Amino acid sequence: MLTIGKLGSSAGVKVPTIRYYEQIGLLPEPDRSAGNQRLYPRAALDRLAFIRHARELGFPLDAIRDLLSLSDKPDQSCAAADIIAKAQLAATRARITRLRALEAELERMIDQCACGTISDCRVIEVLGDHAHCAHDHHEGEAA
Amino acid sequence: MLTIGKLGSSAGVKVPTIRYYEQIGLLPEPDRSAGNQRLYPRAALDRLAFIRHARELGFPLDAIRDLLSLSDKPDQSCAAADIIAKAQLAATRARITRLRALEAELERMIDQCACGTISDCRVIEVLGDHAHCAHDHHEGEAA
DNA sequence: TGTAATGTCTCTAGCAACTAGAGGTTCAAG
DNA sequence: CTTGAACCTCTAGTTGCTAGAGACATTACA
Repeated sequence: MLTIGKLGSSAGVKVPTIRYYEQIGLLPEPDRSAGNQRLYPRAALDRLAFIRHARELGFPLDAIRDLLSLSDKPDQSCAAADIIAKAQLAATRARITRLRALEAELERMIDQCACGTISDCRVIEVLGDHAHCAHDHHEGEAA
Repeated sequence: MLTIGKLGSSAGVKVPTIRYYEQIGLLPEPDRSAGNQRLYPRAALDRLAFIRHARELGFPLDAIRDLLSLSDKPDQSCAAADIIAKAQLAATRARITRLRALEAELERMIDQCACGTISDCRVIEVLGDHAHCAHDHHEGEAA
């Protein structure tokens, strides 16, 4: 059995994050020691590693919840898992496309900055006037 | 003079967002009508458009706050604005790099999924075992 | 056996950047 | 003059955690 600290360091997840996952129902409530400390079986490590890995791949917790419930039913079709993964891929690609447009515009803006005074600054000017943009970049990916 | 609704639709910013910007000190408190409604001068439109545009380019509000205070001092050097923009460019590029690695891994994962049952599902399997990854993708950009 | 240093517990509050809703007032049109 | 849209303030929710307070548990070492 693992304490929460061991579990966290083994899985590469911080202790408060584990408690948070428990709180939102992503991890089951573990048994407790005589002194009320959480004690995890080995299997919890797999589940937590799964979550961590999926998070690193950008899956939102809701999607991970779905994937976990799928992985608990090994005999069902994995079509649902495929759909979730594909949605995540599409979202990732959309984000990349958008970020590349932003990158191009930032580059343009910075290249044009002669670094004189604010009043001639292209950075400030471009930001102030959307008409300077080469691309459209409406609706917000943002940060 | 513009009402908050006119201002919002002209700048492409939602009304509650404008109030939020005021609350956090990004927009000055405007005068009010006899009936306590906000009335904005034309200049507020420029300022709000500036904010919106910078947000679209992924600048965090703190950076925008700095840029706005710079743009209020037209005689100073624009080196500071340049630094902020360059930091934003670097952050954008880092995010792109990371997302491309994620994209590649998601593609690989999905390609390998034969869409049988969950127990043979590569999506689930890859998520469960970090050792399957082609790349490292530690520390979290995530979604 | 004592004690000191971790580790753990619960709880609350905070971060970005908004968004949504309740419950009420004011304004513009017909 | 009434209806309906737009406005007001306030609180709370979103996502995915992180930080801190104050108290208890466990472990290591002397």
